[in-house]
Amino acid sequence: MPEWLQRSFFARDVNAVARDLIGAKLLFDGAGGRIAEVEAYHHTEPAAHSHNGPTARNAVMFGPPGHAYVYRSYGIHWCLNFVCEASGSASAVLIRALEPTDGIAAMSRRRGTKNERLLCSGPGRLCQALGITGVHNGLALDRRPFALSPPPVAVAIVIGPRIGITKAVDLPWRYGLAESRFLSKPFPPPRKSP
DNA sequence: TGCCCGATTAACT
DNA sequence: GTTAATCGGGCAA
Repeated sequence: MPEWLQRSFFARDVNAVARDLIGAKLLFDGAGGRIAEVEAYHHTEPAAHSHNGPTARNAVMFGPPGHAYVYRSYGIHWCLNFVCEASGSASAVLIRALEPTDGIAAMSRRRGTKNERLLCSGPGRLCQALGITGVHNGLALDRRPFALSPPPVAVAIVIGPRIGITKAVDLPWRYGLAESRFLSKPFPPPRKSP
């Protein structure tokens, strides 16, 4: 795996980056936790915002890897992505859940709840807890206010289909920390072939 | 220009 | 289980 905190980490296949992010620590202004759930998106599949080409909203996805793509979801929430691969590949990893470890008081205040399980379990909740909004769209991930550090130990990973989409629903591009209480939804149990 | 829908969440019944 | 909140993109006219 390429060195952490270097842009080369993100300049790889978006699914490889997504898998390697599970268990890593993400902090924003000192608040955050272990990444527990992510999804990969690529312009070649129709669920991606970049599928129909660049617009004002998704421009960052078409830029260089190692930057934050932040967009508004349902007109209400913000969602955080990490741009991957090469400039123009328009691929990104959606950060869907964290296990809170740092700055829990600040995150609880921004979220308006003390329930730790609901602080960062879901892409909208996570951005609200960390204080991430559209003004942070395009920021580099290798300097403040972002801080990423690698998983301290190898982690068990579960894989399944992505959530909340209607296109390309069968691609198993969702990655989670096995057994975590902080997943936004459980992963479906493995199935034997019929 | 107008209309529909979405990488969501919380507050309902 | 259902629904409202709310805005940018895509597409039809």
